[in-house]
Amino acid sequence: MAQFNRWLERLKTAKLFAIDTETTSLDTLQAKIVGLCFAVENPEDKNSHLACYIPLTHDYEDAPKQLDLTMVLEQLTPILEDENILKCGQNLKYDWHVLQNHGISLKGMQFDTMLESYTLNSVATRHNMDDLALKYLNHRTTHFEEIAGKGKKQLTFNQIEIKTAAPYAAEDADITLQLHKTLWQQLEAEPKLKAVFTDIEMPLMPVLAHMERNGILLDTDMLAKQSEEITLKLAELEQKAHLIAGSDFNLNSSKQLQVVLFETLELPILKKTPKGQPSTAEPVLAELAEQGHEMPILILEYRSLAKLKSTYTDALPKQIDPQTGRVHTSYQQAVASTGRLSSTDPNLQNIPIRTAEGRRIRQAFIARDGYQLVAADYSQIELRIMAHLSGDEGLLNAFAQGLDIHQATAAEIFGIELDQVTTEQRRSAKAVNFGLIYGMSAFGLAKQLNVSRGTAQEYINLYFARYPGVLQYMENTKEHAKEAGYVETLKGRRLYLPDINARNGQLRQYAERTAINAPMQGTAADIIKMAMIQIEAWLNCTEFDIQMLMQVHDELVFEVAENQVEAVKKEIKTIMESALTLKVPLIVEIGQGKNWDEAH
DNA sequence: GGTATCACG
DNA sequence: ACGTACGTGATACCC
Repeated sequence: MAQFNRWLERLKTAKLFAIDTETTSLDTLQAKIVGLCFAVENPEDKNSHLACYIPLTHDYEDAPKQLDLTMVLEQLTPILEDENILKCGQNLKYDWHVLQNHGISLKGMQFDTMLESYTLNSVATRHNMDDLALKYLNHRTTHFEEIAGKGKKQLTFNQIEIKTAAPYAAEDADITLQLHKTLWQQLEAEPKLKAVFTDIEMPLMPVLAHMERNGILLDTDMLAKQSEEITLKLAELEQKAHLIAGSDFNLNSSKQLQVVLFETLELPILKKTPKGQPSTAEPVLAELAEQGHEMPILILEYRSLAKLKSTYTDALPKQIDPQTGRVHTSYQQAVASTGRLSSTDPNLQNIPIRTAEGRRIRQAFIARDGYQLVAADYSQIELRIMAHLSGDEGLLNAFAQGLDIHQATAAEIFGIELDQVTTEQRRSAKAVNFGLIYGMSAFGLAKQLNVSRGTAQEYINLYFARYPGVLQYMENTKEHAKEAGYVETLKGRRLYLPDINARNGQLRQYAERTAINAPMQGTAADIIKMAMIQIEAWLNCTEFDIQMLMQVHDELVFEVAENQVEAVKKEIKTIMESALTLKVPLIVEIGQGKNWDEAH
């Protein structure tokens, strides 16, 4: 107790302290505190740290009596909720959730070592503490598995003896503080990266935490019905396929399918997988189907239905939190090299939309009673960014006039008037526009459009002749990448390209395409992240009954009280469109409905 | 645990 | 001559 009081004083007066929560589980909404650890700079020696572990709810047999959790949290709450007492941590979003589970709103989250590492080098694959300690401090930490075991027999933290847990936990807090010092020094040497960290990544973290906690409601009856229907259709398709093959086989196994297609039925092998196996991927089966073979048609339909069932209609209901009745995704903020977010458990960023069957799954994402879903998405954001970054006059004009950009591109490429553009020409122009964003090759465009490579090259040449600024920009970007070894977004987010000068042509070309794509994809990520931060600030001071639920790269989804939808839409649109001022207008399309499909 | 496939922007 | 459009995550096999 005396020690705890001493630490209370230390934390109250510290300029900055590291915090780490030890918990019963890793589930953000269920995890409860087992112990708390803190680290501060040693006031008597700036080069060393003081770290402590406060065991609270270890409950193995013969565990010693520990300080009372409620009392400890009560004493700590004013410190944890004081935004002027700064905290650092490793993946603070997790600690925020854990404390939230105990009714505490952690504030003053100033530095997250995971995000510091990600901002410094987004290409590095892992930003977990053990790897960071090794990389930046040349220190090998004790891994959780070493004290808890692994696999089925792994202990949860409450089952670990305090004498083992304490040094492990204290090390974590100490290392976090050390890491922060090192990483922050590196960020301070790079003002633009420091701004990305301070102005975007750190303020975004609590926004994501709130969205995760909000979750979204699913219509489980609807999904169950869809599953049943799909099951029936799958059985029919399977029966037909077995009949044609003359034997029973597993339609889910690409290996067994290879045998049936290319040995039993002797269909031509059109493509091989990287491992040299005959490919049965979608484009191959589509081509075989076009040649008039029946089996590939069956397989394609079977696969698309099996995907919907296993990944969505069956899997999503299992992810519903029993306490809240909603699904709570986890947003990964330090994964995608371009600066985008990713979503896991479940991934809510790849819910079907492109087919009618798939859209039925979106219809099961619903608003609760008395509320509507509002979906707001940026229109053509990456092409607008390309117009801005390249400064190409033609492209800037097209956006300034509010033209349908694919139609305008078609008119330019084919040298005709806007109203003369056919559906087919617009489709080709759209593919060219997408290709530009991806660092297109004539081969890739040809494949996409199903035209000859020569024709594809012709489109590309025509495009660059009409939009010379874009060609210039692409050349400049590659040039810059080769000299600097990285490219950056409009906000200065950096993406390193170690292979940009590689002797291996394949690696180099891959890096060149990334050099083209990353500034556009990454700037779009910057923009929506800034919009999210501003929307959150507005939400925190508005009386409107609204929650932000999801982010899907260029789209935000909200749940809004029915009678406030119109007012709220106007505000969201304004904030999103003015998140960043470009040389072209940013346009947000916004809709509402009882479900996510309707809201589009 | 790697490979193939397919869902999204 | 070669391999070829950017970024993700989940699921099913199969070793």
